[in-house]
Amino acid sequence: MNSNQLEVFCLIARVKSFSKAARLLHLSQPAVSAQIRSLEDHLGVELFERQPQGVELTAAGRVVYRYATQILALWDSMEKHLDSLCGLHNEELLVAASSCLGNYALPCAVYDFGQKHPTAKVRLEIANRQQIIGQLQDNRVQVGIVEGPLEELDGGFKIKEVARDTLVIIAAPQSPWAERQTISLEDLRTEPFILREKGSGVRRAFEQVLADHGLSLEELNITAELGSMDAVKSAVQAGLGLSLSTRLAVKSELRRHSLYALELAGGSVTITHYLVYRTGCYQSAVTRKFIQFITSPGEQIFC
Amino acid sequence: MNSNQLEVFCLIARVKSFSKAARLLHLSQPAVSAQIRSLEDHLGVELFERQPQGVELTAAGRVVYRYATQILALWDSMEKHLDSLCGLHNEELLVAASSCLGNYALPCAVYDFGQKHPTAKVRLEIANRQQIIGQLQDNRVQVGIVEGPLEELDGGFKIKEVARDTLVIIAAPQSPWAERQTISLEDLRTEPFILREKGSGVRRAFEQVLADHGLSLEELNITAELGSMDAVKSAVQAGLGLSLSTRLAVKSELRRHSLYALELAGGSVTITHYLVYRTGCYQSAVTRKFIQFITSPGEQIFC
DNA sequence: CAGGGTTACGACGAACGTAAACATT
DNA sequence: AATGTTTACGTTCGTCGTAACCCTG
Repeated sequence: MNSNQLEVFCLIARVKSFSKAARLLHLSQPAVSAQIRSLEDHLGVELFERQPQGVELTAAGRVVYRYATQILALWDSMEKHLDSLCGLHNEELLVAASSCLGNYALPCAVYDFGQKHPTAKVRLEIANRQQIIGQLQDNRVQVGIVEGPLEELDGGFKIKEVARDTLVIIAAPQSPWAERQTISLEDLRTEPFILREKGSGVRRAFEQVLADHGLSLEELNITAELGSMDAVKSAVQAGLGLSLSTRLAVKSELRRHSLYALELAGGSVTITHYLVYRTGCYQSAVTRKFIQFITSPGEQIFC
Repeated sequence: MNSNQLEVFCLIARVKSFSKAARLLHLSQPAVSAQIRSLEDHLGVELFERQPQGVELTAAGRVVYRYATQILALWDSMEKHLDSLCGLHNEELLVAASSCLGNYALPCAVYDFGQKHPTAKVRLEIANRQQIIGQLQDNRVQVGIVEGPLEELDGGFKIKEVARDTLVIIAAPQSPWAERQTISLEDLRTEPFILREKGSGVRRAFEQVLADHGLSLEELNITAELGSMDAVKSAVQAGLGLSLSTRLAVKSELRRHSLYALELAGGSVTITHYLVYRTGCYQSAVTRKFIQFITSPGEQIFC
């Protein structure tokens, strides 16, 4: 019934493991199990022999695999055909994203989109929150992805939530803070602190948190203001001080243990990312496709 | 993403109407609209030009139609292939159903099942509630469909709800009662009344209702006891009296206005139909397929 | 104990039917 | 009025992630 199930099935058939497929699909193991169980129920046959060290296709599974690849190929080919029909080529789409998502999560999504629609041209620009809002208002980009909330945008724009992230304080591995789980605003006041430039969404969210506790940036021990997230990361890794980020933007560093993340003691602070685009006026086919792609619940924009 | 949507789409493309397709699929119009909207969203194109007197395929729609037929054909062929693999042929399935569903709803489902699995042999027997329970216990049928509740069955049987229906009093079109919506038990006591034979599930449910109000069948003005629902219908249409049925069993007569249905004044009485089959022991492939077919939420057993 | 799989449960989104609205003949 | 489609809303079912559990090297 469902082509998603076929895709999951085919991937498992190739890698011979539910959990490997789950990682590749950015899904949990139980979700993958459920998909296969559902497919097996629909077809009325067992597809895999579950073995301790992995899974193996049954005879029925091999039959389904042959058909599934054909069906999926047809589906793909249909979408390609529709793209050419809609004139998806020769239209350029400009996406402006803030650095948190734009540098670390979106490139993957843009890559996936490019794979799906090879004739489409998408350009991704990284800018800070203020700049993106300006570009949207001036109609210089078709789609923006920024941190909320977005009161400053008047009508004529559609705003959709695409991701939630938490604000974290990042520290070098050799920092004494690396052992800790949380840090209080009080402790932050005395620590050497590195900031992003004004206009950054993370900085803005942090100022909001400070204000909620009757504090301001001036009361911190700011040792540097840097223009990009990468510069901030390097500075923190060099032991120049603590800084501020979203968990997503340092995901790979956390895995490599080249940075450590601390939650704020007062409770974790959520940053919501929104997709913003102009409504009412003409939207190119590429624009519509991209918006649909990013907001479709199945798609994972975080790789 | 979803092959159901493709089927709905293909049917609409052929009959050129959402509502006609909805009737053929036993779905509501809005449900069909929603399916197409969802498919259009997924593909990012309009599939139909909505016109006042119906709908017409767009250019994109014609492309999708060509692919959809191929995809659905592949899917069908895959299921056929799996059937032959499982040895679905040469196995016979005996289903025993009570007359309410067995005569008026299930034949359609059995027909659909036969279309889907041409090599499977299904035989449908109509019997009353008591007989079916006996046949299940003696293992003379694999699947039973009877009215609940089912306290008399011991363990070793799986019981699944398949349909809910309401008890109605049926009257001839020329009867004065045909104008009314409801009838009270008090009024029923004096009216000439026709009954099904003992052992019928409808009769049993009705006796339960009477008992709840401190009444019994003896206090009614019973003019005949007939052995089949069709005999009862004819007698009622001939004006011999009122009788008892489930709404489903007289669905087509209600549409043709050859019978009228009254609810009981005390509140409508629900009759739940259950699918029953033996667990633990061996189940043939046909049996499993049929159970899965009947209980799959998408399938409509009422035509 | 680690790796691979399932089950249990709560949350969110999809799909349905009913009812009402709107548009066209 | 009658037909055909959409919108709105409440219910039900499917899918996801988290957490816990079972089994094997």
